[in-house]
Amino acid sequence: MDDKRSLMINKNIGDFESNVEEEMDLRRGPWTVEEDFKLINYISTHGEGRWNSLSSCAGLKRTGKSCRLRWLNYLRPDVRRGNITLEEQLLILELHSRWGNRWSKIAQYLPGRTDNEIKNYWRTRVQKHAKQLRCDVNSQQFKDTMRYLWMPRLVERIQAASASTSTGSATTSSCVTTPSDQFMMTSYDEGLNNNNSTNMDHLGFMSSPSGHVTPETSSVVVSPTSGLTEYHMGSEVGKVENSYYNQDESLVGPQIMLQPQNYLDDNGGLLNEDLTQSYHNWFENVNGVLPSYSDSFWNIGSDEDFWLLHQQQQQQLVNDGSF
DNA sequence: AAATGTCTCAACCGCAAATAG
DNA sequence: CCTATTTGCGGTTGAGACATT
Repeated sequence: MDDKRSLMINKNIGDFESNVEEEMDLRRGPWTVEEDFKLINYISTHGEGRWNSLSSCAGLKRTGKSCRLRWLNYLRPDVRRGNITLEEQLLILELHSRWGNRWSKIAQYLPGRTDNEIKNYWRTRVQKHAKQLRCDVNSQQFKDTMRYLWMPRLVERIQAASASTSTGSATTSSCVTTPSDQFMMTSYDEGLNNNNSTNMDHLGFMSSPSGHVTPETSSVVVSPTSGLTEYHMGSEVGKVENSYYNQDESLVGPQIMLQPQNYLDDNGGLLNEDLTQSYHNWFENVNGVLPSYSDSFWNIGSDEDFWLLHQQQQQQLVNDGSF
């Protein structure tokens, strides 16, 4: 992905240079490295907001909307990249079942994830399963499938992962990034309040002491840090463990640790119970009527496999009166 | 190896709400 | 209040990567 991104950036360096005659017009399309620099440097000095004037003051030929989007979805320091973790998947499914396509609201409870990313996840992964089931993503059938099959299975996998980590294994289900995808992870507070710290992994640059970004000051340095870092985003939403390296020294992104205070009641307030535990308890209850799912559920070979499995589970649930 | 299909995700669009003047 | 501008949101698109035939 980052290769694709860098290719796109490189391609656009050429576009940028060859389109000097168009500089008076507003630019559209993928952002160039130069544009990213301008935006990052300007925001590091002046802060964000007033996007239209920011765009012109920063010397960008972009709409304010485009600048805002680029910053929020890509350049700001606390943007978290990499695979959506199991915990995050569970949270997305849970929150979507409460709020529907309220992506920005859902994103508030996934530190570092953008509404765009969650929306993309939903469309590419979740809706794909609905398509495989040949049912509407909003249908009761699909909602039941999520609730009775998908989410319990996620809990099962989360527990399996945590069990393996608690027995001394260094494996983790959280976003494991490749060296090319590495980035400087700062806490949300640091990222928000200290504009000298910028995430520009994809550029291969980091901040100079002045907070300005220059190619000359660039190098990617990731300091291993231990301990938990509190994340605050409107309301307290989670703790992130800065686990930077696997045993094989590949870079590891932060782990969201589900905490009891992280969960929400139907009004969006925080619950005082551990969601993972409650799902676990609930799963234990229904597990009597649910056969233990093999990974075939998660690695469906064909539409027919998925449908057959699904039909079998549904029939068993109906027979047992669970619906 | 080439053609075709599928997936991913950054960026755009239109609209509505919020804010400024 | 009213109007203009800005901000934020959700839906959609399309380029490039990847997989399959």
